[in-house]
Amino acid sequence: MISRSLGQNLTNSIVQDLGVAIVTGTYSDQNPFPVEAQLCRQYGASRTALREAVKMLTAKGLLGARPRQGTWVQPESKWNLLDPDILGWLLERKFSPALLTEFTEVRLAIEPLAAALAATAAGPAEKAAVRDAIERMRAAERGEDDPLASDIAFHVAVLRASKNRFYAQLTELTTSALRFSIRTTNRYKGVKLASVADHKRVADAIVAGRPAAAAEAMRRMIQEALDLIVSHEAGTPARRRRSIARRARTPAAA
Amino acid sequence: MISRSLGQNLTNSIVQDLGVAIVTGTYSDQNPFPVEAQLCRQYGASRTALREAVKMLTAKGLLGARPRQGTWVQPESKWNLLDPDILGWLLERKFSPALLTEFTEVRLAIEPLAAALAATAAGPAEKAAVRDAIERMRAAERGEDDPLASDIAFHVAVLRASKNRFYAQLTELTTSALRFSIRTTNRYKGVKLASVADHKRVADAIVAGRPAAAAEAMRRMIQEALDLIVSHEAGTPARRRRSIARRARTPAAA
DNA sequence: TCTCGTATCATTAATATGATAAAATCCGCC
DNA sequence: GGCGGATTTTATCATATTAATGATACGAGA
Repeated sequence: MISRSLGQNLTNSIVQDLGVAIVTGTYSDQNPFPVEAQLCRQYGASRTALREAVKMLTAKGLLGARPRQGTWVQPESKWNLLDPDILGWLLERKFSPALLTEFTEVRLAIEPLAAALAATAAGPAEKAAVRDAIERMRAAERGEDDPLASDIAFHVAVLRASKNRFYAQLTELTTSALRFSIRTTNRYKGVKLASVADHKRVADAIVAGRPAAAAEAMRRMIQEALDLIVSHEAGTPARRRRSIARRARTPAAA
Repeated sequence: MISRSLGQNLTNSIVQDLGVAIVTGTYSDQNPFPVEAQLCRQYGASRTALREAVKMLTAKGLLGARPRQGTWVQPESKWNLLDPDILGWLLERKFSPALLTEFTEVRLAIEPLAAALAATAAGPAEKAAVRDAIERMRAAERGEDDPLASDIAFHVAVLRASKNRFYAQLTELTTSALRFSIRTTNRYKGVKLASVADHKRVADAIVAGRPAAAAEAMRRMIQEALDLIVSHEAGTPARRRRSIARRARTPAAA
């Protein structure tokens, strides 16, 4: 049985539950993915509901199935990491500095260019949204709004303003990542909250239609966040390569 | 009925068929998505098979369903554009210069950084893969290998060499896009095939461990491809903004 | 006796069918 | 105009049949 209040319907609840179990590494050679009938018993659900859940996870690349062979967890390389559900499950249920680092590298690639595109492509409405987000951040500084929510609103506004549909897809992912990233970095000592001044520099450049300035300001902000994450990956094997990766960006913009 | 030989099993065939129909805009207010029973008749399939197909499309964000309300096509903003299936359906079945442009903008953001990361993070095996791809491109120049396949192999090798799992996810997407992009650009007059020299510059920088050079060389290549696409978007409303977008990148690297 | 191919069988997902439940809208009644 | 049942449609359940696939046993030939 499963607490069905979570998502909404039974199938979705099973999807959530199995999805989390899979990405957190519950199943392996020692503990192979159960066969259909077994899962039905486990969840107290009918085969219909269960199979539909399995199909949804299959569509996201997490599972595979064949007669006589049963259902199995696909190798991680086949997972749709950019699926909002999967990334959410990973970030929320299986903390890994490496994953956060890698996703931030995605943001480091995308968001500066998004800011540049926004500076040329954004209409009045989109620019207003960016400005509004800055206002919210200011309000948050005065304790009149939520700092996290306003920070997220800013990045989402920029991504949307880029008018690139793929970038816009990252809003949900970025929301997850930011929400989680902040929660993590807040545990680090000496971390100040997002600086309104830094964000405003991006916003001003976008509104003024200065793509290069917008890109560079955004790049610096995210690079800073990435450095912060990397600097706390202490002891992780990946550390050295990350700090080199950082250096790699600098000359291209110098 | 549906020709089942396509994918493999009935459910997958229905997924493909419905998926293509949806992304190509078959359904609208005038032609709403049919109800379950109707689709069953249409495909001559059981409700089980059909419902599982619908669930898979729901998992990709294409469909939504509720009792008494039926099944409907979600607004495009909810589609998982980064799902390999969906992007494939879009690029192959619904050509749109705008979409190709937007995806190339994603590549323009990601691949240079991927090249930079590869220059510092790639191991011997990954570097060898990059070199091998260059060799294949050379062979293709002599007519001894497939130009398209070797070009794809190069970009895939770099993405993998970056050791960033999200970048690696783009391999399948890039494969689709390249395969399609080439097919398209080959129709343009005066288009030369991918230059081995340009690609080799990237490869050399990666092998030599020079991230900035790798990034810059890659950026130029993709920018060139983007320019090519944009320059042939003649008459499209998006044209002006794209050419500005191109300009936007230049100062950041100047 | 060994080897190879073939037939049989067992397991498991795939598909089909029909019935019941729950949700949401619509319609008519008060 | 609000309330309650009727209706439509998906959601879930239960059971049966089919198909795919791997394992095993069998048998023919060398």
